[in-house]
Amino acid sequence: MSTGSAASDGEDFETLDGRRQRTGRKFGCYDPARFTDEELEEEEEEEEDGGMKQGRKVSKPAHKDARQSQRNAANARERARMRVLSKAFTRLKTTLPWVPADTKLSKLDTLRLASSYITYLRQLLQDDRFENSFAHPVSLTWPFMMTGRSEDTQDMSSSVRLCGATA
DNA sequence: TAGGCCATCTGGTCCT
DNA sequence: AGGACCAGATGGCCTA
Repeated sequence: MSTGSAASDGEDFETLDGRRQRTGRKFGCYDPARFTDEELEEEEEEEEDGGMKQGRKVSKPAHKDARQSQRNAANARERARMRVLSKAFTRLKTTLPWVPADTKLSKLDTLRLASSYITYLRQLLQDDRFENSFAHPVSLTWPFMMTGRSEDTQDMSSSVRLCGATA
């Protein structure tokens, strides 16, 4: 079993709180740090072939392969999706003032801080409105459109689509 | 060592 | 049909 043994050759990446986390370890069935989908399928075939002795012809159901590769693809998409989510949390964390870059912050803490920061900003805007008669330069509309770095727009493309659909 | 946090897998549901 | 999203389960890493 590969679980827990792929520390050196795994795909390491930084988590929200700065820890190093390895990818792939669940259920001892799939370790993306070690296997591509093709390699996984090869290994599965070897396992199955091992159980079929003396040239006995056993027709492996083709739909099982298709099903498995679909599952692998879905897993990869899910990993990518969660990675985008983690990136967004990281960006949100760096946006927060009074939070040093090397601060360990859980996702929940990040959300809470962001929420309270928004409350603080809203308060600031309200106070500002009373003190100045002119309109505040910041105007927000819904859905929010992401502009700026290409990486951001790439990550947020689906969200923007979703916002457009729901709004 | 227990508890918190996280990434990943998985199956279900919804949407395009 | 296929992809996105979601929630539950699971196990690894880290810290008090």
